[in-house]
Amino acid sequence: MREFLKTKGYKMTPQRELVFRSFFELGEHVSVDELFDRVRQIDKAVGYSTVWRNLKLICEVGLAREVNVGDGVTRYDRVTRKPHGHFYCVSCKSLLEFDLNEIAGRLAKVATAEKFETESFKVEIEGVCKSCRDKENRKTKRSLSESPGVSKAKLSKKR
Amino acid sequence: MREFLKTKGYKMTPQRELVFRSFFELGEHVSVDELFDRVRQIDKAVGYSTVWRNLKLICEVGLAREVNVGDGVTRYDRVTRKPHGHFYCVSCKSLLEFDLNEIAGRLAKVATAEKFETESFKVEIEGVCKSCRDKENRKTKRSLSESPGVSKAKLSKKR
DNA sequence: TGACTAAATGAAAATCAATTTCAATACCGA
DNA sequence: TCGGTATTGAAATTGATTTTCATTTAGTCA
Ligand SMILES: [Mn+2]
Ligand SMILES: [Mn+2]
Ligand SMILES: [Zn+2]
Ligand SMILES: [Zn+2]
Repeated sequence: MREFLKTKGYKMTPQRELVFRSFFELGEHVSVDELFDRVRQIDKAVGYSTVWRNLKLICEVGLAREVNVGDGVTRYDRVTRKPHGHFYCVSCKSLLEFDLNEIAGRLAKVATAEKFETESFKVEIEGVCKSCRDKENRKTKRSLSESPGVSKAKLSKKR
Repeated sequence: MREFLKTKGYKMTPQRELVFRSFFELGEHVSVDELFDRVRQIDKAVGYSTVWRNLKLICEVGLAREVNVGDGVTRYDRVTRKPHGHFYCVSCKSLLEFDLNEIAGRLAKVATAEKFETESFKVEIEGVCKSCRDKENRKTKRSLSESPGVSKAKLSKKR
């Protein structure tokens, strides 16, 4: 790792090493805050900006990519895995991956047709995961006699 | 429109009408600021929050959807059109649409396979549009004698 | 036609993630 | 070891978004 970074013109530091290691330990879909927490468990002295900057660096050198599901928090995904899309459960906010091989092919075709030079795809399916749906069903069944109407949902809640 | 909103329990106001009308006039991929500017051209007294809230309302009642390409600005897209994906040019930040019919079918299949209840798809191709690529080529050709190396890119720039 | 009440408005403030600033510190090549 | 550059950490800033709150208004009903 040290060597890899050196070739790209970056120095190695204890903080950097810790951030990199923690990121790869955490695995999929890591947010800055999650990574920060993890790093802090090991070294209380590391600053938030250091974690942030090094996470950016991990992207910069091509080891991770940003994942933005539109819930206000950017997550970071290792690029080791082959191209994949994400199920995003709007209920529990979990991300589940699915393979993108055939679909990626079609998308590439669409892109060339439009003379668009593709850098990356982003495919997302928004909805409700099985576990959340089951939970919801059970709740509904339990309370079928109560509260007849649900009032207008308050506008937004994000972030 | 007035009637449509009434059935959903909302009142009509001059501001609301103006915001709605302006939104549909502007068409595709409208940001709050763009809409705000447009509205202000007609009525200087309308507040930003009013525009924002009504844009949210347009989504709430199902007439628009948020589009988040991860550049920090949320855009809003009418739902009149059939499902489509977006080319996002990272250079000029323009959005170009492409049809999603076949791909949507495949995605739906993937979703059912995973017992995931789909609410919507989000398909994006990031890259460089033809016009930007041409521009870039011309520039490169012109300056082939200059600056031999490009230094490390500054980390991030978004928003 | 009023009068009432919940909804809507506008200005300002609050949020909140993301990013930058800057002075102090630490790498690492010579 | 030394010196110049990169990195760090705390704090401040940014910029979009969202909320608050006092005031106004739309729509309802007598
Ligand atoms: Mn992933
Ligand atoms: Mn669109
Ligand atoms: Zn879920
Ligand atoms: Zn372009």
